[in-house]
Amino acid sequence: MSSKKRVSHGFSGYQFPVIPKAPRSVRRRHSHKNIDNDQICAFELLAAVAGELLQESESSACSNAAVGKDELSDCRAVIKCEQLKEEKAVKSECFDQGSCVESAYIPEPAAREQNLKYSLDKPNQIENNIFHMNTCTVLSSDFSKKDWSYTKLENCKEVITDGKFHTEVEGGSSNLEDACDKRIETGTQKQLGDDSKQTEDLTVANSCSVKGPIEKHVNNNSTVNSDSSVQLPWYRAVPRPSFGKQRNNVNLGIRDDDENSFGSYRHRTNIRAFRQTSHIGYRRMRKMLTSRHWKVAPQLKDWERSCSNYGMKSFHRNRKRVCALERCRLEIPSKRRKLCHYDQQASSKSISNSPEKGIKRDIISPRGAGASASVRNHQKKDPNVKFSIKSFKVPELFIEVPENETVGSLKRTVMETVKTILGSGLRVGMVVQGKKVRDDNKTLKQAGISQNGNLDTLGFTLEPSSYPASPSLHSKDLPALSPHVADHELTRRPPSPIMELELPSASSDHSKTRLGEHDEDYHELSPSPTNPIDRRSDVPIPDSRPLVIVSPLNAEAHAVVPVSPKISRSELSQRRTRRPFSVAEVEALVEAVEELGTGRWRDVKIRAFEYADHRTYVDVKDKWKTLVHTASIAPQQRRGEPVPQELLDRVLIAHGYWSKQHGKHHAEAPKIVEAQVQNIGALENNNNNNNNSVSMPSKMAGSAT
DNA sequence: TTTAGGG
DNA sequence: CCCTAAA
Repeated sequence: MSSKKRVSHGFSGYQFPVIPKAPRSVRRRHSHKNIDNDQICAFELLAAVAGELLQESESSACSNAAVGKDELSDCRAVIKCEQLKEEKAVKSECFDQGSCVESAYIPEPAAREQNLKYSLDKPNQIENNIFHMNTCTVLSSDFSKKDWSYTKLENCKEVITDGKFHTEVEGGSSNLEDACDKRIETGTQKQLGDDSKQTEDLTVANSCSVKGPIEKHVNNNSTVNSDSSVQLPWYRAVPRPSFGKQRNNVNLGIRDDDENSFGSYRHRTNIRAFRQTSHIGYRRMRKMLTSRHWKVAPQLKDWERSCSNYGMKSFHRNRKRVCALERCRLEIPSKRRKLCHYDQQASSKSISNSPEKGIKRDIISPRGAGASASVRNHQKKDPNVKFSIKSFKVPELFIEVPENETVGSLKRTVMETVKTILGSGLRVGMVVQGKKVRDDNKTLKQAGISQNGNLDTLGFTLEPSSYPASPSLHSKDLPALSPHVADHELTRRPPSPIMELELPSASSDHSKTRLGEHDEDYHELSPSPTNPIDRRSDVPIPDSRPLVIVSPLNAEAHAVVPVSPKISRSELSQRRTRRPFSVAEVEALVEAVEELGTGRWRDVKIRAFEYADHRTYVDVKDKWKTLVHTASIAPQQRRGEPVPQELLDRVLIAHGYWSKQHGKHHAEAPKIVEAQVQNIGALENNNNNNNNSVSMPSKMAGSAT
């Protein structure tokens, strides 16, 4: 432990701290904790999104069954209100292709309400949504926006729900076809009607939902139950809208097998699975990802990383937010905002309370979430605009699975897809009075957002992040409370800021194609992906740093959907996407190695790339290996992004030092260091060299690179 | 799981 | 980057 204390990120002189290796067990702790938590975040996020999707679909569908009753009640209220309000302003606007879905086919408010109630009473209905998935099992990736949007909802639900489920239950083995059949029998058939032929295509799903969402649901209610008796219990198990309770309750009813759960799982899954199993599930998922079961794995990783940016601290925050999400729409009640520590109770309460407007006036301090204080002040003099975001539209999902795939695999696929999208990066879109606000540099006022202004017409959307961004710089929280860019946010970077902006160049184009114009907006915002640092300032960063995950997304994330495990297996052998280390990363690496030595790659990784989950210690080690090599060859022979000679020099020095000394003795270290440093002294650190070389600790502190 | 190296 | 033997 003590060894860990050594702190100092840059130092001009070369100093070798003497760092006894801490027992592995000890060392380990520090890294994983954060990750786990973060992971949880991610999961929660997913859950949240799932919830949201659910809601969306429900609302859109007009009635679908409730998710969990609890959830529903909360969510519904919110949605209801939201829709009413938003419908006007934003509705026709269609935030983005995927996002607008809701408004597109949302029945009129009144009807909706009715439906909601109805659905609440009859949880069974849920089946429908699920069903679609089943029937439509197959993929769709290229519909018109419109179509897609419909489908999307369906997919999302499925994904989330089942995906979660998958996490917990693992391995459904029933065949999709079977499942589909079941559903059909149950009553979905109707909906399918003429379209049923198309079963293979997602489009079908679309048509179904579009044509008769309401009808469908209504009809199915009674029928649905038949196929899984299990479902009911489950719902009942979840009596009250408090999250805490839910959790417990949820556990009760979850014994179904995949087949049965298909429909009902949704709720359960989304409420419970994520939450409860998040830790466990996370690992599992991660593993899966790692093993490249999914094409999207890389993205996911990004996501993970982004999530972990702020470590524990943020975790709580995120978690709370997640709760909100889970409730369906990312709704962030004012109360929650005010409190840095939202507790579950609080969140649930607030949620249920805050359904009035799509956007409720709330607190938004320039600095975002953290500002309980500012909130208060605001009322007096601060020209802050307060509002809460009640919900977000979620980006669409593309699912592609072979017909013969098992239900379980489909579920997994969906899950992965959701995760991918979430993880790949979501960004916040903002709409004011039906117009997208693209200029992040505008003041709220300029954008027409003021306390007295159009808060009611202010909408936020979660959109796939198609442009590369530096995860480490972004807040991991989801919804951005504050629309404008907060440069302040930039200040809080993880300890070892290493930005990875890697993003397949093709991706941007790709995404553009896929996402359509909607991307344009953001291109404006994001300058050149080339320079991480510059970008930093350009990326819209939510002040509140709520749940937004803006991470490098390979457009592929959307386009590329997790394929069935089988397929992925074949791809298993596929290489990970190449992610050249940026200079910044190299620098971080060098720095870390200087301090930690070359025998502790795990620690080095953590130190230099803690938030870059796509960098493994093996990667780091390999990179060092190549760096050493690179440094030892003639500049002309070097390839790839040129690494500053200065860094290479440091590499050699550090390498030499650690390979000889092994970090055993302080005394020796100085010597070597000194000598070596002198060689490169010209580069920059001459002044410090002599002093530094000898005493590690003191130097470390003072040095700055 | 990490480390250490070869491929 | 991947793959693995060792630890």
